Amino acid sequence: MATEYSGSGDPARSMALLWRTRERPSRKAAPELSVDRIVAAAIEIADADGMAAISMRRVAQRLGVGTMSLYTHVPGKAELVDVMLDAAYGEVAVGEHSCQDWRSRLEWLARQSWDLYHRHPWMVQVGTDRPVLGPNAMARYEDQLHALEGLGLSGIEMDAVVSLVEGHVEGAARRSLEAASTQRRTGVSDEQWWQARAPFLERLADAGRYPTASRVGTVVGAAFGSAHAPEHVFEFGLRRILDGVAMLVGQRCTEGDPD
Amino acid sequence: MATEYSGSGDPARSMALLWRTRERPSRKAAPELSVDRIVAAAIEIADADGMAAISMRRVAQRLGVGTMSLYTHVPGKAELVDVMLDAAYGEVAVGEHSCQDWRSRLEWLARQSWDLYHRHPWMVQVGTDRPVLGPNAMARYEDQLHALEGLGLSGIEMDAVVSLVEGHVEGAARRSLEAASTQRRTGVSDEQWWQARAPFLERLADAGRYPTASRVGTVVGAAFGSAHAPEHVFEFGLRRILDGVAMLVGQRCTEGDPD
DNA sequence: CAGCGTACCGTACGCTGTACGAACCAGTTA
DNA sequence: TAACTGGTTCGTACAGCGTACGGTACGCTG
Repeated sequence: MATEYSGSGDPARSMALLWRTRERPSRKAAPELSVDRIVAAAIEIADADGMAAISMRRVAQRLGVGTMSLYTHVPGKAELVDVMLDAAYGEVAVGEHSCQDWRSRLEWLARQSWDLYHRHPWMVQVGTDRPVLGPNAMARYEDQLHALEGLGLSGIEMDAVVSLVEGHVEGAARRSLEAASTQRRTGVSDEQWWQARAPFLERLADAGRYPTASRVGTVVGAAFGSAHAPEHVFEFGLRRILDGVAMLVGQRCTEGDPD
Repeated sequence: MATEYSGSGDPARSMALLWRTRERPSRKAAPELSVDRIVAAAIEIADADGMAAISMRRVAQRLGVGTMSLYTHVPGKAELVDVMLDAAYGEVAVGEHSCQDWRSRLEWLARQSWDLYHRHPWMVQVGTDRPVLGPNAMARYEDQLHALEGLGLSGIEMDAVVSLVEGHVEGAARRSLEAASTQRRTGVSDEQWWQARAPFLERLADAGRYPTASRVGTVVGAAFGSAHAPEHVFEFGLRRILDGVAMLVGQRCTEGDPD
């Protein structure tokens, strides 16, 4: 029922945590708890039961450890979520796309994110207050920018394109995952859910208030029966976006070379 | 610290709430509480202090009423959030764009949403489990589809374009608002925040791990000083997307006329 | 051995959403 | 008039949350 925010708290502490630059590696030989173990446990819980299931008590329980022990290694829940995110970003391979054209590179990266979000649905449920700026998130950003180099785009344009594509992936993934998760959680299929609402909608649609929506809604609803529709919506949007970027790149190529 | 989900709970009850189709108009002449009064109070709180500040106790307090009285009119917090969203969507004017070309219409709608999200920043903090399907949300959807009619796009394509544009607006608005809100909340400007992290980043960038990112990051960071950068990112992405959609529309226009 | 810093954790506080049942009260029926 | 009905209001209570605080146990350094 509740998602977490990220990015509040002392910046230095937060960065030290993300980059694992703790001053001393501990006196004790083997401190049985560690940031990595905590994060791993939290991710397991989130993978299984969603972001709403993440609580300090629950994470501690899974580790067989007192709740407050977590606070020795992690300043608080918000920071834990930050590290969870960065750890997840660390799963995607980096620098594996250098030998193709920019469009294939961007597509590859977008599909990588799409897959990542589907592997860890909780990632699109966090409302970040700030970009996470951990090592893996930065490596990915670096990778994304790298895919756009040599096209004559300015730095600002490169950043804007990356965030445009990444934003699309996140949005499409969110819709895709929401449909799937609610279906699982409530045991109600998309079709059934829609049918349950249909009486209301039809009564109002008959009154002619939403002619286009009811026509399109019916078509889309029918198409959603065929399981993979969200993926098609993702691919469709990606194609449109890359077409638009291609137009910009074409423009820039015939110009001089800024920045 | 916590966002709410929406769309859980009995469908019929939920729809009845959104559409205000209560069976009996009450025995008592003037029941001092009502869904509208509750929603209005909740929106006031969310506008002022963000989604995290919304709690049943707080809403009740603002209305000078016992906490549990709310539950007479609203099944629970999730449903309240649904109605808040639909009420907010009701703020945007509908059907005011019919006399222009499709591109201007989509731009107008996108900017309308952009403004709406900036008027009610909490809207982009809700993780909806399902589309809200209230009267105002549907009217808006109808409006958006209507803007795309007569271009030869299929129903599925129209839906995909709408969700592509709307997804971009939401994502861009989220980034814009996050920057602004954290700035306000922590009293730390974007520049200052970046500077606080700079020592860490520079140490790592000097090691040459993120050459592109640090170059671009510097440029973007500098540009963010000029206040309205998020708006430019929004406009940039919108232009690219509409360029891409235009290519599709061009294709379809030279073809036959599918549904 | 003493001293100290760290890891661990039990308890407690103030917050959350909401289930339950009591109290009240207007209008309907006997 | 009296009893009943069904809707509104709300006090209390419970389970769960994040985490501040203080205490304990232990290994390393002096």
